[in-house]
Amino acid sequence: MDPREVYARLLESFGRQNWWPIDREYHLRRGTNPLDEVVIGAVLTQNASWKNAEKALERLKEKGELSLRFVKEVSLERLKELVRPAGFYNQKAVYLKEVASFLLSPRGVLPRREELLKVKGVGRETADAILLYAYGVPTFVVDKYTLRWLERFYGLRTDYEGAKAFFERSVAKNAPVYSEYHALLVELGKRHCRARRPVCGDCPLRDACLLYNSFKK
DNA sequence: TACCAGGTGGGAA
DNA sequence: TTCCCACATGGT
Repeated sequence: MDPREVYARLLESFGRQNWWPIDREYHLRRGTNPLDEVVIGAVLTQNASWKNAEKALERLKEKGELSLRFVKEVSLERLKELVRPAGFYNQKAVYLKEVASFLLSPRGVLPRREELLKVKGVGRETADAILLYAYGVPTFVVDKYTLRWLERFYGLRTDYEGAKAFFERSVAKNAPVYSEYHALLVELGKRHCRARRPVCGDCPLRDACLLYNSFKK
Protein backbone atom coordinates (compact mmCIF):
# COMPACT_ATOMS: atom_id res chain seq x y z
CA MET A 1 0.00 0.00 0.00
CA ASP A 2 1.25 3.43 -0.95
CA PRO A 3 2.31 5.58 2.04
CA ARG A 4 -0.09 8.22 0.80
CA GLU A 5 -2.98 5.82 1.15
CA VAL A 6 -1.74 4.83 4.58
CA TYR A 7 -1.95 8.50 5.51
CA ALA A 8 -5.48 8.82 4.15
CA ARG A 9 -6.63 5.77 6.06
CA LEU A 10 -5.08 6.83 9.33
CA LEU A 11 -6.56 10.29 9.02
CA GLU A 12 -9.94 8.80 8.22
CA SER A 13 -9.77 6.44 11.20
CA PHE A 14 -8.17 8.61 13.87
CA GLY A 15 -8.99 12.14 12.76
CA ARG A 16 -6.70 15.13 13.07
CA GLN A 17 -4.29 14.93 15.99
CA ASN A 18 -3.65 18.68 16.21
CA TRP A 19 0.05 18.50 16.96
CA TRP A 20 1.91 20.34 18.38
CA PRO A 21 -0.25 21.17 21.41
CA ILE A 22 0.44 24.75 22.51
CA ASP A 23 -1.16 26.88 25.22
CA ARG A 24 -1.59 29.98 23.08
CA GLU A 25 -3.49 31.90 25.73
CA TYR A 26 -0.59 31.54 28.12
CA HIS A 27 1.88 33.00 25.64
CA LEU A 28 -0.48 35.80 24.70
CA ARG A 29 -0.83 36.69 28.37
CA ARG A 30 2.86 36.49 29.15
CA GLY A 31 4.12 37.91 25.92
CA THR A 32 6.28 34.83 25.42
CA ASN A 33 6.94 33.01 22.19
CA PRO A 34 4.59 30.04 21.66
CA LEU A 35 7.28 28.30 19.61
CA ASP A 36 9.44 28.06 22.71
CA GLU A 37 6.86 25.63 24.05
CA VAL A 38 7.45 23.29 21.11
CA VAL A 39 11.20 23.34 21.62
CA ILE A 40 11.02 22.80 25.37
CA GLY A 41 8.34 20.13 25.00
CA ALA A 42 10.40 18.31 22.37
CA VAL A 43 13.27 17.90 24.82
CA LEU A 44 11.07 17.07 27.80
CA THR A 45 9.21 14.31 26.01
CA GLN A 46 12.38 12.43 25.04
CA ASN A 47 11.74 8.84 26.04
CA ALA A 48 8.98 10.01 28.37
CA SER A 49 5.21 9.95 28.13
CA TRP A 50 3.68 13.18 26.92
CA LYS A 51 1.76 13.31 30.19
CA ASN A 52 4.95 13.52 32.20
CA ALA A 53 6.38 16.09 29.82
CA GLU A 54 3.19 18.12 30.29
CA LYS A 55 3.59 18.03 34.04
CA ALA A 56 7.02 19.55 33.66
CA LEU A 57 5.65 22.18 31.26
CA GLU A 58 2.98 23.07 33.82
CA ARG A 59 5.58 23.47 36.56
CA LEU A 60 7.56 25.79 34.34
CA LYS A 61 4.43 27.88 33.77
CA GLU A 62 3.46 27.97 37.43
CA LYS A 63 6.83 28.36 39.09
CA GLY A 64 8.84 30.06 36.42
CA GLU A 65 8.14 30.84 32.79
CA LEU A 66 7.63 28.70 29.73
CA SER A 67 10.22 30.40 27.57
CA LEU A 68 13.73 29.81 26.28
CA ARG A 69 14.84 33.04 27.92
CA PHE A 70 13.80 31.75 31.34
CA VAL A 71 15.40 28.35 30.70
CA LYS A 72 18.64 30.06 29.81
CA GLU A 73 18.66 32.40 32.78
CA VAL A 74 17.35 30.27 35.64
CA SER A 75 19.90 28.28 37.66
CA LEU A 76 20.60 24.74 36.56
CA GLU A 77 19.55 23.34 39.94
CA ARG A 78 16.24 25.19 39.86
CA LEU A 79 15.59 24.02 36.32
CA LYS A 80 16.23 20.41 37.31
CA GLU A 81 13.69 20.77 40.06
CA LEU A 82 11.09 22.21 37.71
CA VAL A 83 11.41 19.57 35.00
CA ARG A 84 11.68 16.61 37.37
CA PRO A 85 8.32 15.01 36.43
CA ALA A 86 9.53 14.48 32.86
CA GLY A 87 12.20 12.05 34.06
CA PHE A 88 15.93 12.12 33.18
CA TYR A 89 15.76 15.57 34.67
CA ASN A 90 19.48 15.94 35.33
CA GLN A 91 20.34 15.62 31.66
CA LYS A 92 17.20 17.25 30.30
CA ALA A 93 17.89 20.42 32.30
CA VAL A 94 21.36 20.57 30.73
CA TYR A 95 19.93 19.85 27.28
CA LEU A 96 17.34 22.61 27.66
CA LYS A 97 19.99 25.14 28.52
CA GLU A 98 22.08 24.07 25.53
CA VAL A 99 19.12 24.40 23.15
CA ALA A 100 18.07 27.74 24.61
CA SER A 101 21.58 29.16 24.26
CA PHE A 102 21.75 27.99 20.67
CA LEU A 103 18.34 29.27 19.59
CA LEU A 104 18.73 32.60 21.39
CA SER A 105 22.15 33.26 19.91
CA PRO A 106 22.29 35.49 16.85
CA ARG A 107 21.69 33.37 13.75
CA GLY A 108 19.63 33.35 10.62
CA VAL A 109 15.88 33.04 11.09
CA LEU A 110 15.82 29.30 10.41
CA PRO A 111 18.12 27.03 12.36
CA ARG A 112 19.83 24.52 10.08
CA ARG A 113 19.40 20.82 10.80
CA GLU A 114 23.15 20.16 10.87
CA GLU A 115 23.59 22.98 13.36
CA LEU A 116 20.78 21.75 15.57
CA LEU A 117 22.31 18.27 15.57
CA LYS A 118 25.51 19.65 17.03
CA VAL A 119 23.63 20.88 20.08
CA LYS A 120 23.98 18.51 23.02
CA GLY A 121 20.65 16.88 23.68
CA VAL A 122 19.30 17.39 20.20
CA GLY A 123 19.30 14.15 18.27
CA ARG A 124 17.62 13.49 14.93
CA GLU A 125 14.09 13.22 16.17
CA THR A 126 14.25 16.28 18.38
CA ALA A 127 15.90 18.31 15.61
CA ASP A 128 13.26 17.32 13.09
CA ALA A 129 10.42 17.88 15.55
CA ILE A 130 11.71 21.39 16.25
CA LEU A 131 12.12 22.16 12.56
CA LEU A 132 8.72 20.80 11.62
CA TYR A 133 6.51 21.82 14.50
CA ALA A 134 8.16 25.10 15.50
CA TYR A 135 9.48 26.36 12.17
CA GLY A 136 7.20 24.68 9.65
CA VAL A 137 10.05 23.05 7.73
CA PRO A 138 8.75 20.02 5.80
CA THR A 139 11.10 17.46 7.33
CA PHE A 140 9.73 14.05 8.29
CA VAL A 141 9.96 13.13 11.96
CA VAL A 142 10.77 9.49 12.69
CA ASP A 143 10.44 7.76 16.04
CA LYS A 144 10.41 4.28 17.52
CA TYR A 145 6.80 3.75 16.49
CA THR A 146 7.62 4.65 12.90
CA LEU A 147 10.56 2.24 12.67
CA ARG A 148 8.57 -0.56 14.26
CA TRP A 149 5.63 -0.01 11.94
CA LEU A 150 7.82 0.14 8.79
CA GLU A 151 9.28 -3.23 9.67
CA ARG A 152 5.96 -4.84 10.47
CA PHE A 153 3.92 -3.35 7.68
CA TYR A 154 6.38 -3.30 4.77
CA GLY A 155 9.06 -5.62 6.10
CA LEU A 156 11.34 -2.60 5.80
CA ARG A 157 14.10 -2.72 8.38
CA THR A 158 15.95 0.55 8.34
CA ASP A 159 17.40 3.32 10.50
CA TYR A 160 16.33 6.87 11.19
CA GLU A 161 17.68 8.45 8.01
CA GLY A 162 16.46 5.56 5.90
CA ALA A 163 12.93 5.89 7.23
CA LYS A 164 12.97 9.64 6.82
CA ALA A 165 14.11 9.32 3.21
CA PHE A 166 11.45 6.70 2.54
CA PHE A 167 8.63 9.03 3.59
CA GLU A 168 10.11 12.10 1.97
CA ARG A 169 10.31 10.42 -1.44
CA SER A 170 6.87 8.83 -1.11
CA VAL A 171 4.91 11.80 0.20
CA ALA A 172 5.18 15.26 -1.33
CA LYS A 173 7.01 17.72 0.92
CA ASN A 174 4.34 19.52 2.84
CA ALA A 175 4.71 20.57 6.47
CA PRO A 176 1.06 20.22 7.54
CA VAL A 177 0.93 16.72 6.01
CA TYR A 178 4.22 15.66 7.61
CA SER A 179 3.03 17.06 10.93
CA GLU A 180 -0.17 15.09 10.80
CA TYR A 181 1.46 11.95 9.44
CA HIS A 182 3.94 11.69 12.28
CA ALA A 183 1.23 12.31 14.88
CA LEU A 184 -0.98 9.65 13.26
CA LEU A 185 1.83 7.08 13.32
CA VAL A 186 2.29 7.74 17.02
CA GLU A 187 -1.43 7.18 17.54
CA LEU A 188 -1.24 3.98 15.49
CA GLY A 189 1.66 2.81 17.64
CA LYS A 190 -0.25 3.48 20.83
CA ARG A 191 -3.54 1.95 19.76
CA HIS A 192 -2.47 -0.96 17.58
CA CYS A 193 1.16 -1.37 16.64
CA ARG A 194 2.35 -1.80 20.21
CA ALA A 195 5.78 -3.13 21.04
CA ARG A 196 5.14 -6.35 22.79
CA ARG A 197 1.72 -7.48 21.65
CA PRO A 198 0.27 -5.73 18.62
CA VAL A 199 -3.51 -5.21 18.70
CA CYS A 200 -4.43 -5.94 15.10
CA GLY A 201 -8.13 -6.66 15.61
CA ASP A 202 -9.50 -3.34 14.42
CA CYS A 203 -6.31 -1.84 12.97
CA PRO A 204 -7.25 0.29 9.96
CA LEU A 205 -4.17 -0.98 8.08
CA ARG A 206 -4.29 -4.67 8.80
CA ASP A 207 -5.48 -5.86 5.38
CA ALA A 208 -2.23 -4.60 3.84
CA CYS A 209 0.08 -5.41 6.75
CA LEU A 210 2.84 -7.92 6.14
CA LEU A 211 2.99 -9.01 9.77
CA TYR A 212 -0.76 -9.41 10.13
CA ASN A 213 -1.04 -11.39 6.92
CA SER A 214 1.82 -13.62 7.96
CA PHE A 215 -0.20 -14.56 11.08
CA LYS A 216 -3.06 -15.81 8.97
CA LYS A 217 -1.04 -18.38 7.03
C1' DT B 1 6.18 -6.47 39.50
C1' DA B 2 7.77 -5.33 35.21
C1' DC B 3 7.18 -2.71 31.37
C1' DC B 4 6.55 1.37 28.72
C1' DA B 5 6.58 6.26 27.33
C1' DG B 6 6.29 11.43 21.19
C1' DG B 7 15.42 9.69 22.73
C1' DT B 8 20.27 11.01 23.33
C1' DG B 9 25.17 10.61 24.27
C1' DG B 10 29.10 7.98 24.97
C1' DG B 11 31.89 4.07 24.79
C1' DA B 12 33.01 -0.76 23.25
C1' DA B 13 33.17 -4.23 19.65
C1' DT C 1 28.54 1.18 11.76
C1' DT C 2 26.18 -1.25 15.10
C1' DC C 3 25.27 -2.64 19.62
C1' DC C 4 24.91 -1.62 24.63
C1' DC C 5 24.15 1.09 28.56
C1' DA C 6 22.87 5.05 31.69
C1' DC C 7 19.66 8.37 32.33
C1' DA C 8 14.37 8.66 35.97
C1' DT C 9 9.56 9.83 36.62
C1' DG C 10 4.77 8.24 36.60
C1' DG C 11 1.01 5.18 34.83
C1' DT C 12 -0.84 0.49 34.14
